Amino acid sequence: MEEVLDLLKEKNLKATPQRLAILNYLNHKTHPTIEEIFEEVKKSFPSISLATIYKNINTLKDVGIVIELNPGGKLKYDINIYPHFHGVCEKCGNIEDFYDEGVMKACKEKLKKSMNKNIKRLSITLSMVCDKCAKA
Amino acid sequence: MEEVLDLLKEKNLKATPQRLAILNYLNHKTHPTIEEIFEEVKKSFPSISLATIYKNINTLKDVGIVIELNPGGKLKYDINIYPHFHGVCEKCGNIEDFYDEGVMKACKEKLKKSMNKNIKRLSITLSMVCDKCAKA
DNA sequence: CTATTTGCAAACCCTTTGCAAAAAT
DNA sequence: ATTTTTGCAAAGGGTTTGCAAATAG
Repeated sequence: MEEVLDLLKEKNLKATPQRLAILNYLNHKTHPTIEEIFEEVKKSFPSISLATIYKNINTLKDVGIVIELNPGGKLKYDINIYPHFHGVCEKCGNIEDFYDEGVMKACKEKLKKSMNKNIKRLSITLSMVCDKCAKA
Repeated sequence: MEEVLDLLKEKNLKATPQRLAILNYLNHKTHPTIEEIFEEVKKSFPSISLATIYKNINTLKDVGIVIELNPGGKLKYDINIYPHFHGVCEKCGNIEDFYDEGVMKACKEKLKKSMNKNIKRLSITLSMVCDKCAKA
């Protein structure tokens, strides 16, 4: 949690309990929707408002701490710390993270050469069939 | 335009003039928003309704002819025919297409090996600074 | 002490829906 | 002849905004 405080300070954002609760939830549950974040954080902050969730997600998005995923259907949110790519199951819609720094780096290199420009952030999303749905 | 008719027939979609106008616009102007499609197609079909644009984009999305892009801000739409990746300018927000079948294939292979699953569709988006903004 | 953040309620989109008429195959 | 699509208007839902009070630094 120490890192989070530093990260917020670095971006000049105040470490309010509500904000920390949102970040903490994002660290445990991957890719929740706004509604899911709201429902969860409300357990520890019964008085929290939906508007506060929106405002926080937007500011965290603006500074790059959080990224927005559009898998079709509702938008989902993800803490943007380690380089990874996303697999969206075309049956159930769930998103799975794949961490592979080597592959991400290799793709980045190839893309960079192809387009002849610097790449600031790289987002790779693919559709697949997840293991659970493959069995069914 | 012949190809489009075949494509629609293949997906069991009727070739209405409104639908063709939308597809035609998507072939000329890349990555318009819903509103832009509406304003443009209205020029040739003054009586067209926003609901018709939405319904068409949704059905075209469902069958895979059109893809949805979420560059931050409003959603944008793109005809999904040739394998390409998207660069979003972090200054002006414009989206640029990069066609490179070789690079797309190479990335797909690497990702596939890394995750050990079949990839149905692959979407690569990156943020960059476009040439226009780089000069300014 | 100052700047940011919260929470409430209202406003404000954007998007979808139902339905009857029109059009496509 | 059958099925899809259109266009309208209304409903719906998600997201943002303004503002005063509370809180963080």
